[in-house]
Amino acid sequence: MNSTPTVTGKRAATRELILDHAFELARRDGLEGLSIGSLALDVGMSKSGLFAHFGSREDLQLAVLDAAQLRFLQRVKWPALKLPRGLPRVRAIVANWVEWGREYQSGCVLVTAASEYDGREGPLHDAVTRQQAGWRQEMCRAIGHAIENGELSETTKPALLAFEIYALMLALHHDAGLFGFEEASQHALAAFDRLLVSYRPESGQRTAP
Amino acid sequence: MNSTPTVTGKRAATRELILDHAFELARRDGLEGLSIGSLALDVGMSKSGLFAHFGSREDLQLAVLDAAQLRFLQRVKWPALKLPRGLPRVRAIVANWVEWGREYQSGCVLVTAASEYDGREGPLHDAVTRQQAGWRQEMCRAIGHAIENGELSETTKPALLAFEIYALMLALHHDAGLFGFEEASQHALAAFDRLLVSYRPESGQRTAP
DNA sequence: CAAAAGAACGAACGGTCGTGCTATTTTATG
DNA sequence: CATAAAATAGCACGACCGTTCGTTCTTTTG
Repeated sequence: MNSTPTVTGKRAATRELILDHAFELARRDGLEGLSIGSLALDVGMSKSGLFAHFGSREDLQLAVLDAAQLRFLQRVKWPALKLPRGLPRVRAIVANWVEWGREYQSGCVLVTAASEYDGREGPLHDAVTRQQAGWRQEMCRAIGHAIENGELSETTKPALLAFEIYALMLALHHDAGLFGFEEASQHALAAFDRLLVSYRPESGQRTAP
Repeated sequence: MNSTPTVTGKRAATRELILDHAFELARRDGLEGLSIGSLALDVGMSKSGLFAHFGSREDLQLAVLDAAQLRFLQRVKWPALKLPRGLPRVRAIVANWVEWGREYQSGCVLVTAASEYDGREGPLHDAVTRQQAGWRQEMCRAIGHAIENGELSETTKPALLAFEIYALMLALHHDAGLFGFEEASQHALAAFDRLLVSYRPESGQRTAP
C-alpha cells in the first residue's frame, strides 16, 4: 500500500544488520580477519546475498570502519557537546572514552584498524589516517577552548596534550585487554588527573568570558 | 672432518634465517597475517621444507614472538643495564625504546601481537600476556630503584608510572605509523620529560646510598 | 666408499578465501 | 491479481590456506 516499504527501506535495514554483526566480528579479528563467509554465517544469510550489499570486501571493511567511527562519536563526542566548551567538555570526553573502553575492552575496531593499516597503502590506510587525524584535531580544538578559558596553563600545547590523552586511552585498551579493565581504567583516570594538575594554570590570571 | 658441522648447526642456522624473514613479514601483516606460503617464498625455500622446522603454524608464530622479544630486550633493556640503577637507567630505557620505535615504526610485532591476541585464548594469548606482564614488572623494578635513590618522589606509584610510560610508547608507535616518526617522537619525549618533572621529589629529603 | 641421517623438495589433500554468474524468492507497484 | 523490480540463494571459479606424505638431495658417520 505504502509507496515506501519503510522509512529506511529493506536494503538499508539489512545493511545495518550486517554491519552490526561485522562490527562485533571485527572487534575480535580485526578488519583484516573479517571474512565474508563467517560473517554471512553469523548474520544467517548466504555469502553471495551478503556480498551483493557491498560489492567487494574492501568496501565492506570501509563500511565497518565508518560504522565504528559513528558509534564512537555517538558515545564519546556527542554527549560531551552538551557540556560547556573548555575543561568540562574535555573531562567529559575522557570520561566517555573510558566508558567506551569498558564496553569494548579487548577489541576496539578503530584502534585495531590503526595498527593494521598504518604500514600499508590503499583506501583503508587513507580512511584510517583521515579518521585519526580528524579526531585528534577535534581533541586539539576542545583543549584550545580550555586554554582560552584560562582553565589550562596558557603555555599548554594542544597537540602535545592531545597526544598524552590519546596515549592514555591506547594504554587503557591495551591493559584492559591483557590485565583487566578495572586496574587499567584506574591507571588511566589517575594519569589523566595528574596530567590536568601538571597543566593547571599559574594562579592569578583569568581570562574567562 | 669436524664432528660438528658448525657451532650452531645447519638446522639452527636456517631456522634463524626463517625467523629473520618472518619477523619482517609479521611487522607488516601481524602474526595472524603471517602465512607459510608467502614466508617460504620470501626465504626462498619450499613450503614443506620450511614447515618442517616448526611443525605447525602456531609454533612458528610463537617462535617469531620469542624472537621479537629477544630483539627488543637486546636493543632496549640490555644496553640500559650498563647504567647505574635508578633514574639514569629509566631514562636510558625510554631513550632506547624511542630508538626502537624509529627502527620499527609502523609495525612492532610485540605491540601488534598484544592487540591481536588480547581477546582470544590459547598459547599465543598466554605467551603475549606473560611477555607483557614480565616487561611491565621490569619497568616497575627500574622505577622502584629510582624512588629508593630519591630521584623520584617517594609517593610515586611504580605501576602507575610504568603505565604512563608504556602509554607514551604505544602512542609513539601509533602516531609514527600514521603521522610520521619525527613529530611522534618529539611528542613522546616531551611528554616523558613532563612526566619526570611531575614526579620530581620534594626538595630537601635525599635517601641516596 | 658405503651406509645412515638430516634437510629440503614437489605434489597433493581438504578447506576457505573473495568474487562472479544465474536462478529463485521476496517485495513493491499498476 | 499480475507484473516489474529488488533482494537473496545456489553454484562454480581460481587462488591460497595449513598440513601431510613420499621422494630426492646433501651431509655426516662407520
